[in-house]
Amino acid sequence: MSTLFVDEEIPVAYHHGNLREVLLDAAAEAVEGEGLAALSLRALARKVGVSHGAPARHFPDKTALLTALATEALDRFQAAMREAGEKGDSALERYRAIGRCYVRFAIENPAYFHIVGRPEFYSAGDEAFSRGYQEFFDTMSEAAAAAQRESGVQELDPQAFLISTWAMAHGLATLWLDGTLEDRIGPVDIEAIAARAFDVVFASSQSATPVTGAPSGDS
Amino acid sequence: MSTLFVDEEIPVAYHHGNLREVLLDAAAEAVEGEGLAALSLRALARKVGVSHGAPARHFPDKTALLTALATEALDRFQAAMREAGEKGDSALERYRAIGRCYVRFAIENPAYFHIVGRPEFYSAGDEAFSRGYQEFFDTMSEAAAAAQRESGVQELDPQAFLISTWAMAHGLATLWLDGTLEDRIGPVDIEAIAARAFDVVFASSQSATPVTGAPSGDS
DNA sequence: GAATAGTGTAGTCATTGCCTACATCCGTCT
DNA sequence: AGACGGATGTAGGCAATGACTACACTATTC
Repeated sequence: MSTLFVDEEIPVAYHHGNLREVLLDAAAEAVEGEGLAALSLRALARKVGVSHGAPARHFPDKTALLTALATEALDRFQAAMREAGEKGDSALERYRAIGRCYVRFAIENPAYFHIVGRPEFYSAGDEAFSRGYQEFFDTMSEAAAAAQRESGVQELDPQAFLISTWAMAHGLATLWLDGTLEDRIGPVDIEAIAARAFDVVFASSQSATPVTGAPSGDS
Repeated sequence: MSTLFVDEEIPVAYHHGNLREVLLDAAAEAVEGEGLAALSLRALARKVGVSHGAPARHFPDKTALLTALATEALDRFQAAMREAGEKGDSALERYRAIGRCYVRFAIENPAYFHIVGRPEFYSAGDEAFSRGYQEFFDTMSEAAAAAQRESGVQELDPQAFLISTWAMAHGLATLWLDGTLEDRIGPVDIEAIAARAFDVVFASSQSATPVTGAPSGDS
């Protein structure tokens, strides 16, 4: 009411339009900047320019927002891995590409990697999240099985093969994002080390392809 | 004053005596129970039976308390690894024992492993903490170098060898404590898988000792 | 154009970390 | 012994937060 020469050209829409998505993006940004522990719903609302109660219309509580963020993270992570796993002449090569992608995605999207690894902040039992994690896991799992079927690595049963390679990629990304590696060892080409580490794991069945340069770019 | 038949046999000393240590223990317990994110100084004070301001006498703020907790965690972690690294006929065997110990310690002391891996909650630059981390790192690093010197693993330069084995142990512990492995794969003998995974990494220079049973107990 | 569900606002409450003023205890010096 | 002072614990206050509630504005549908 009262259209009396209000000088706001832009009427600042009462309804935001796509607050939900904007909140998720802002949350990812904030997590990357100030860290997951410092994330505040009210600060998020201020950042986006809505009242402190507005987020509640889209997420019943903070945990729900973070669950949605974790789900989104997983979807993108999985998409990146699946794409990486399409290139390569052999199943082993494709699995290796997925491993490198795992580390690279984590480094390039620290907020996404962060949230997924901190189930105390979200509901890991959430249905959409679980479904996403299952797809994520299947992508890795199938590639691992194909690699092993094609070329051996007889020392490990399939489960142990998958878990140990997964763990190595996960550990590399984690220690890198911690700052632990840089603090203790100094600057390190983490992707090169990852590539070489995978070679060693695979070397027990195949002759390790000696990595001379920095194979950090495979895309 | 007023010793008028107060029926408190235990006078509830005004001075607690060793509040600092009790707080750290209670914090570790709370982290293991409710998680690091849910830790509250006031709840901690209530649990221990002091006023909400008392912890401030020992830790200027929450971060300081968690830094102390992380430092304690690291000391114990390092002691466990050093002890594990004393047994074994060869340097390779001793390093393998350290790797198994890494995973075992994390599983048995989830709160300690948790806090160290979450530098957003404490001051990684703290002097005592840094010193502790350096010792922790040196313990691993020296054992890795000895193992490699003694028996090869030529495919990897020493840095990559250390980082990739460390990452595998770290990743196994992390994924296990996440609940990720159990959620996706079901019950798993994580220590057996760890032992076999380490064998594979070492297999490129040495013939892998085939692990038949569950080598989860090496102490 | 009125009903109705969806979305944003504004105010309240308990809890939290941190700060300050005060109380109590303990060791030390005389 | 007794006074003093530093160390340690208490009590109350403050701003910020997550969650809740009552209300306002908008869009859609009949």
